[in-house]
Amino acid sequence: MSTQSKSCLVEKLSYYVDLDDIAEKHLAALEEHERNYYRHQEVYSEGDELQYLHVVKEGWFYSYTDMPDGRRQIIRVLHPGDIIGFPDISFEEATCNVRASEDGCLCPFPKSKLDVIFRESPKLTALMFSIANRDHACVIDTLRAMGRMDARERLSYFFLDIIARLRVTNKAMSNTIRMPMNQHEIGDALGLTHTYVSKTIREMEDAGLISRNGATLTLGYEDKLRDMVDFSDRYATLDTSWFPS
Amino acid sequence: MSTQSKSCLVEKLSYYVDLDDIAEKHLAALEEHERNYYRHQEVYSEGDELQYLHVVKEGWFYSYTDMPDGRRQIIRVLHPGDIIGFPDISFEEATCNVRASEDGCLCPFPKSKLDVIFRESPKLTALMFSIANRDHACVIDTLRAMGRMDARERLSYFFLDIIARLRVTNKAMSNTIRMPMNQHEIGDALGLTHTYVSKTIREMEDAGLISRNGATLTLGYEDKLRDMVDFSDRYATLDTSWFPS
DNA sequence: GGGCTGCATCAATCTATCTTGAAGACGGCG
DNA sequence: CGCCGTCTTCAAGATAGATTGATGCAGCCC
Repeated sequence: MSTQSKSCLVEKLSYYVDLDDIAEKHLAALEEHERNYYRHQEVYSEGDELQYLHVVKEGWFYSYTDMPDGRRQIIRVLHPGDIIGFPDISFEEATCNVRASEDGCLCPFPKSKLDVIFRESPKLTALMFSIANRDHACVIDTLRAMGRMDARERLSYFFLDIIARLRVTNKAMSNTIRMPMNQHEIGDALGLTHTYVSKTIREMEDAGLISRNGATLTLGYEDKLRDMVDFSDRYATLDTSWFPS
Repeated sequence: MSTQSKSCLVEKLSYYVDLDDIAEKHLAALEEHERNYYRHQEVYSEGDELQYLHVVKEGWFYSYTDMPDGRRQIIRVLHPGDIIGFPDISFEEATCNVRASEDGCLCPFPKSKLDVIFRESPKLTALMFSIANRDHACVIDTLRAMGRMDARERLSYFFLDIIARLRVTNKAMSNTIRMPMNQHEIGDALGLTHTYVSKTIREMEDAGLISRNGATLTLGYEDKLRDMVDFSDRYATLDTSWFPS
């Protein structure tokens, strides 16, 4: 149980808004149960009857969809403190698969716990609403990348996005990240083949834009990369001005 | 004012759940004001300070983003009864542009009207939450199409999506739709060039998959097209089982 | 009627990315 | 230590889709 130290969820949300005791109590209820997953383990699959959302407690996960012929699209990488499943909430069945990118831990909670929040805490409701729609905006950014960017730009966007997300809970973070996804997975996230990911990353490294050290990746000129893809940080701030008090 | 006949918004939402008088009153408040737009007119632009959402009252609109070098990505086509702006709600500034695809009419309402709904109607809150996240799931479907489908599949997906949406308010609709977007816009929605859209549509027509008549488009073998892209209808049903009563 | 503009179409060329196959690098494990 | 699976890299050839520029058609305005 996660009572001794603050949970990642509370940490992440309190970055945006002050959480009172009642709100923290509601959030703690979302993390009552937990379950461990090992690298590449499936959490749930498209078409599964699904009445749960999940809070990521530890490790990286990702959501993805498959096409009948085996093509795969990774939709979103999920980090500790993220909530998994908002886009699925409108349906009885899961619309995508979720898998552990590395060993990790999730806290499942039923949709009906949101109902309690909706009835008892308008402020937390507004926050949940904002987080879900912020994630929506991030998927739109990915869509833009996939539709109109070439391979180098997509990779830059991908790395910038991840680093911006990790900074929410670790403001002091440098421009070096641990990268627990292989090139096949990165390709599936960006609509590229793993061979082309390999080639492009190598070229970016040769150009001095990034450097690697094992599973660790460092962005060389973050400003230059940001300009290249016209990057907007969707994580640094949230408009809470209209929230109920 | 839209008091004599039911508004598109109410019509669309009551497709999913019974709306009581209080809910209808809240929804009517979202459509108090209205403004007309002509074809290709900009509603708002990326970076604009934006405290409003909009209900589409009449006509097709679309949201899109531009890259500095002129590349453009259309994110989503919006029809009467749709709510524009959920993905922007978390930010003070608009994250995308919105434009009229043809002459039409919008009803702007401030974010703070959601706040009222959050405080007074948990049921309508859950519905808004579901609609916003349903739209999120639809953008994910588009992402899948852009990442892993070829041109013909993307076009099939695009047409199937539109027809499924229109069926929510018009169940009797055949497989013929009016298509008020030109091929350049369709290309921007699907990450293709307008010349390639033209070529591919022509080939699909020659193959008997679709047929055209002016600005009207008919899907030949809807089942075949659905199989080709593994299509899921996100509009026909919504899971309301967990809603507060 | 004549000219303009927007739109769809066609064709020739070009290129980014895919496909396939094979070879290193690396770590884990018997 | 040596084997084996996973991951990355390299190379050669194939192709889907981009690019550019020209043509035709329709509606619209003068």
